[in-house]
Amino acid sequence: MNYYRTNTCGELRKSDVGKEVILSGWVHSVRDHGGVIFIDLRDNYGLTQIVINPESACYQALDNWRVETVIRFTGKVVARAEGTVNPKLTTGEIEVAAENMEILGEAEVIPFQVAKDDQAPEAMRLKYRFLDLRKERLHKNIILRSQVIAEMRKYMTSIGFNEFQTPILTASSPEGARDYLVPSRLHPGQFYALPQAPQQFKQLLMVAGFDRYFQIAPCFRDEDARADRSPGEFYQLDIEMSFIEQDELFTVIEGLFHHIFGKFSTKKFTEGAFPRIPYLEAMRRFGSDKPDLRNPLEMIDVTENFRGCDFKAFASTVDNGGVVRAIKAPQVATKPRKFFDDMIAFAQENGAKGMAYIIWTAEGEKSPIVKFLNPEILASLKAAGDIQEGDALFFLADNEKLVQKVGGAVITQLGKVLELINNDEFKFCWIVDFPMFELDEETNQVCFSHNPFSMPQGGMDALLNKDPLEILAYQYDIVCNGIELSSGAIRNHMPSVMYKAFEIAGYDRSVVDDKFGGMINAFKLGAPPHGGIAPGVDRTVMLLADEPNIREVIAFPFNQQAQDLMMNAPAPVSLKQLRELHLQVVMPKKPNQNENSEK
RNA sequence: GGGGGAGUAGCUCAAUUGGUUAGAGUACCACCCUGUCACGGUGGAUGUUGCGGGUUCAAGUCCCGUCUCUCUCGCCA
Repeated sequence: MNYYRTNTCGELRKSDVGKEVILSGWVHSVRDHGGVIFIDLRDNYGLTQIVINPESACYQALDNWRVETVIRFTGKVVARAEGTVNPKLTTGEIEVAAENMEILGEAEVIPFQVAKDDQAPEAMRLKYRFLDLRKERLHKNIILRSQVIAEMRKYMTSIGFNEFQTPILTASSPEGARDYLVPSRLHPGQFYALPQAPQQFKQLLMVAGFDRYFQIAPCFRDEDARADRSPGEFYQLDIEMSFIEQDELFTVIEGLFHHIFGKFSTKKFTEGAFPRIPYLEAMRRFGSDKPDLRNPLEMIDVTENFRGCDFKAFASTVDNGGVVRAIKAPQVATKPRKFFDDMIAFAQENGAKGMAYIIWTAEGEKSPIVKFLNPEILASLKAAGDIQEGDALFFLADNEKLVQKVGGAVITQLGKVLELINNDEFKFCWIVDFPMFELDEETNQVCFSHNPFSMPQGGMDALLNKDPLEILAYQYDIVCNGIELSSGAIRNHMPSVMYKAFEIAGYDRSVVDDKFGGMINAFKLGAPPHGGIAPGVDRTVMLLADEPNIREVIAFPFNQQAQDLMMNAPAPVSLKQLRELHLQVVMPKKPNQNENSEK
C-alpha cells in the first residue's frame, strides 16, 4: 500500500463510507471551531473535507501549521449528516474523520492567497509561479493545455502524419525575427541560433520523402511581447505536407480545428469550411489582416458618393486619389454627444485628421456635415450603409493606408463600446492571397512582403510577365476571433523560381546560395511540391480557456521584458564561462542593472 | 525605441480643494467558539506612500527626473 495515499482528494464518494483511507495534499483552508476543526485538503484532483474531532489523536498536533502546508492524514470516510452536505464539492457527500496526521512539507506564510480570489500583481505571481499554479484557474489551464497537445498529437497521427524532432541548436537565419544566439565553445567567434521555427528542417523532411510531418515545436524569437505573444519562446503545431494544393491543406486544418474546438469547448464555432478572405479585401473591409468576425462592423466604400460634393474636405480628398469609407454604428441615435466626440478623439489619436458622422433619426439626418450634402448624396449613403432609423455612419477620408489603419481601430473600438461582440462563439477565417512583394517605403524598392519561400501564384510565368506588386503568393493566415493562429504557405520548391523571386527583391543569386544553401541545394536534387502551416499552441489554448493573456496558459512564462522572475533568468555568468566561450561583455553606456559578476 | 495606464501594510484597495497620528478587508500573531465549507467573535502587530529632487507653513496628493510592472505602436520572413 502506498504510504502517502490510498485515494486522491477528488475521489471519495458516498459508496466509500466506512473505508480507512490515507490522503495527502495541501491545506486549502481551515475552519477551527474551538472543538471540531475542518480542513479542506487539496491535490491535483480536488478537495476533500477532513474533520478533526477533539478526541482524535491528531487534535493536539494541530499547532503551528499554515495553509498550503502539505499534510498526510489517515482516517475513516464518513457520510456527512443531512444539511451538512456541500453540493459545490464533488466529494461533498463525505468527509474524512482524521485519526492521524503527519506534516510532509511545511509552508511558511505565503506571499499571496491561493484559496481565495485575490489578484496578486503579475510580477509576484511570476516570481512564485509554483504557488500561482496551485490556483484552480491556472491549474485547469495547464491541464487543458496538456490535453489539447495530447489530442493534437492523436489527431495528426490518426490522419497519417508522423511526428519528427528537429534541432534546437541550429544556424542563424538572415530573414525574419531577431535570433537568440548560442556561442560555440569549439569554434571561437561562431554561434548557433535557436530556431525561430523549424521551417527549413520541415521542408527538408519533405524533400527527404516523409510526406506528412508534424511537431509540437518550440520556437524562439527575440521580439517584444504582446498580450497574445509571449516573448522569447512559444510552441506551434508545426505541419508540412507534400503533393498538396492550398485547398487540400485548408481541409486538413479545418478538420483539426473542428476536432479540437469541438472536444475542448462548448462554444459555437465556425462549421464546415472557414470563410476565405483575400488579404486586400480584408484590409479594405476590416482594416486588418486578422479581423474579428464576431464583430459585425466593416468599412463600406463611399468614395464615389462624395466625389464632387460640396463638403470640400472630402471632395478634395477624393480628387487627390484618396478614399472615403463609412462604418455603421447601429442604434446610437440616443447616445449622448460625448459618445460621438469620444469616437472622433479616438480616431484622431490613431492618426486621422478627423472623423465625420451622420445620424439617421425620426426627425431626419443629424450631422455637422449634413448642410453640405444634397438629398441624393444622403439617400445614397443611407442605401450604402443599409441604414435603419437610429443608426449612424462614421466617415473617414484620407489615403487608403491611413483609412484602413484608423478604420480598423474604430471598428474594434465600436465593437467594444457598443458590446457587439458575442463572446460565446469562435469565428474562424482564412486570409488568403497575400501579395508576394511590396514597396519598401524608405528605399522605394520592391521587397518580399511576407515569406520569401512562398510559391508565387502563376509561378515563373508571373515572375517574368507581371508587375511584381500585382503578384500574389500561395500564402495564408488562419484567424480566430481576431487572433492570428498561424501563417502558412505553399512553398516555392523550384530553384529557378526561387532565384527569380529573390532577384526581383534585389538579391543576387550568390546571396541565395550563401544564405539558403542548405535548402536550395536540396531543391536541386528532386523536391516535391509541398506546403504547410504552424498554428500556435499557446494561442489556441488561450482561446479555448477564454483567457485574455497568453501567460495564463503557459506554466512558466517570461514577463514582458523576457525575464523569468522565478529562475532569475537571464543572469550574468562567470568570467570562467565567458572565457571558455571566447566572449567578452561590452556593457551599454547607460549604467544598467545587469553588471557582470566578478567570479 | 515611441505612446497610454499603474505603483500606498505580505496581498486587494481607501484617504474631499494639498491640512492633525495614512485607514479598511484579507493574510499574520494571541485568545474564545463542536458542523463549518470565503465559518464566526475579541484583541494585537504590520508602512522609507517605488526611488531621488523640487514647490509649500504643510505633499500619498502638485511639479521635474528616475525605476518597475502592464497595455500598445514599431518589431514579429
